[in-house]
Amino acid sequence: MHKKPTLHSVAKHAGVSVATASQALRHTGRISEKTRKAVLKAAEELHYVRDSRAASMRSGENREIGLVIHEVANPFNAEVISGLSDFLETEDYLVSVLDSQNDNTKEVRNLKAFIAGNRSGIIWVPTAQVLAETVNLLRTNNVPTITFLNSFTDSPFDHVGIKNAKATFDATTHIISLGHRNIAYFGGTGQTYVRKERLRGYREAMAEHGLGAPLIWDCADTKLAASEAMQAFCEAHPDVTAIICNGDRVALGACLSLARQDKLAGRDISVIGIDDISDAALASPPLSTMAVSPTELGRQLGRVMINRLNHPDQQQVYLDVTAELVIRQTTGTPLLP
Amino acid sequence: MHKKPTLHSVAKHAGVSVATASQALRHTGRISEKTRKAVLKAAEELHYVRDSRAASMRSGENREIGLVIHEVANPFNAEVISGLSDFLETEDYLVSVLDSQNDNTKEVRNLKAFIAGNRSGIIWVPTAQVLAETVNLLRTNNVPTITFLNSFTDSPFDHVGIKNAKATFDATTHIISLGHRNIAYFGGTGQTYVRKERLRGYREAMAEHGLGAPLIWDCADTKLAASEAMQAFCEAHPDVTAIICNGDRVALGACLSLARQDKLAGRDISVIGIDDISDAALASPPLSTMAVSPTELGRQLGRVMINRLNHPDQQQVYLDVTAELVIRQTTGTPLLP
DNA sequence: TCATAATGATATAACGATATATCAAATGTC
DNA sequence: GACATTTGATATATCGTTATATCATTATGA
Repeated sequence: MHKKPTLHSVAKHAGVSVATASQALRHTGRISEKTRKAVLKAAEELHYVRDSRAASMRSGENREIGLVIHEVANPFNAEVISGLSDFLETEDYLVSVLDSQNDNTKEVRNLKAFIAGNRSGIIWVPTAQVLAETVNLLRTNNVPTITFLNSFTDSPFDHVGIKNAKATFDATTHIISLGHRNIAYFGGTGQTYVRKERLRGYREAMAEHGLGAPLIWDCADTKLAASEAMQAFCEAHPDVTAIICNGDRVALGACLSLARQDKLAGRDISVIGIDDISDAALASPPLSTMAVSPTELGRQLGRVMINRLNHPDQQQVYLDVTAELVIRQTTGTPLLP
Repeated sequence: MHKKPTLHSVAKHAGVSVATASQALRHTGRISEKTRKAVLKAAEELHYVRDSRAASMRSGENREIGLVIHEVANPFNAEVISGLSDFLETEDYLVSVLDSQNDNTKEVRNLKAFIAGNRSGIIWVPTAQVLAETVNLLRTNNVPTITFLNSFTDSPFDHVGIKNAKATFDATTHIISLGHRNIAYFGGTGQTYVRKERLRGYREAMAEHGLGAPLIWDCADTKLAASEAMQAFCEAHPDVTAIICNGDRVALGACLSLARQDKLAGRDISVIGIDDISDAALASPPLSTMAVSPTELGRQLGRVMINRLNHPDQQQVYLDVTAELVIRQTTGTPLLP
């Protein structure tokens, strides 16, 4: 097995110098059509692929964006990735993804890997606790960074996310307008930036209508965990007639549990999610939710990144997308007692 | 804004030479504990992160594995990624993912990007048509490559996948043993390696029991597409009492459509999938399927890769994992006419 | 005591590309 | 025809590391 072709081998094969080969392959500089063709042919014949490490080291450009995400398995995230890479492809950037699997150690490791690989920019979904250390790491290494979904206090980075407080505020207001009074917030754990905001929106809507004593029930953000938690929740709070969920997966899990208890979401208990993942519309009954287009979100993310790369000194960007109320069949008027 | 720290700046800050700094950071060579500490401290203070491009170029090692996948949004794939990166992390390798989104052009572009970045190895889920050109590209560039799930005739690469023919054979046999005679294959399009194998298993089981004229109904491998196609299918073939599905997503989509027609999967029509994605057990009714643990599959993938990296000259590995029959509630005896 | 070995730090040459300067040959101008 | 300019190709330095050779020291042994 022989060695992988380099610019040197291509140049030799084409009978020109390395410098000429380099220029010919990049369609730049003053190379005659004849030798350019010869070099291209040689490169093709040898199956030459430019070593991007060497190229980017010398030129300082590498057109690669790194995405550090907490969970690729989340279908919403997966769709964001699609939108993002689609958009950035049109700008001739490549998106590579590292999955932190909700692990803080891996998260930092992944950020470091992208810094080490000298990505043009990093998109980062920070998990709960962000250390000042990590922020310094990114800043001193001078990588344009955008936080996505989550953020943290005094973040110096650009941000793209969802208007979380508004989403739950609108969701809660909708539920209240249907006549519900006993409304709980269901799902999520801990005090992440996103969840804090969502809880705030829920609380504010409740307060605005004089509905005190907000009720918050924790559970992990998966369908399975939610379906189990919902069982316990129903036993503990039989008087609650509607739940605002921390996301669609949780909402769908809750609906599942309701079905098992021979209750119908939308009649016995109203359920509303956030995200509008593709399963939301397909569920039975179809889930009411606060819709955000993940593909569109991905595109926005790309747009903000390109903008930052082209204008490094531009002031901090903070872009939050509005979630739209989508009424399907899991929200309805409360049953009379 | 100042420039990113390099080994040079670290060395200067610690008052040693670049060579010393390099050795100190790698805990190699003969460096006194005193200067080593000094270098480490300097590196920490400057938030130095080693440039992996330069390091890997010089040393020839980079401990990064690239995964080219057709669709990260597929939950099964997402779980495989988890298993894979978990395993490879223990071996101190990093897994970066590029999503081809079922697009052949992107697929080749992604492979090239990994070759360009000089990954230690590439794991590749080939889509339908694999060009000889692409194979040559990988071979001449000398990258250890493993195909995953899909493969192609005369592939020179290691492979990890599922015993597809056996899976559908077993599924079909199970359905037949329940008393079904009129059994269709539902879902998928085109002649990918995987689908061909699955169809083969189905056909063989049918033939073995003298049940001729196999019926195959195409549809895209998504829940939505399957639910729509199932509607049409039921109208066209009211006599079919069971379907072998091309995957769980298709199966769940089909069940959805049945529910809408007020039919019950497992009673009116039996449905069986392949994969056992996490939604399969949670669906109502819970889906019978041929289970493969995606996490375990990811681990196997990692194991084969490590093996190949450690033994470059070892002969080709071909590892197919067996899918296990999981009987839930969507398979049952056929209704008597 | 002097040669020999071990220790710790450094100088230097790569890795594979690109940017820049340079140079020879061909072309143009008066 | 002499000189300036354009054109096309090349030589060289460089990006940030690491591998290897080298070179001072200090320690060891007969």
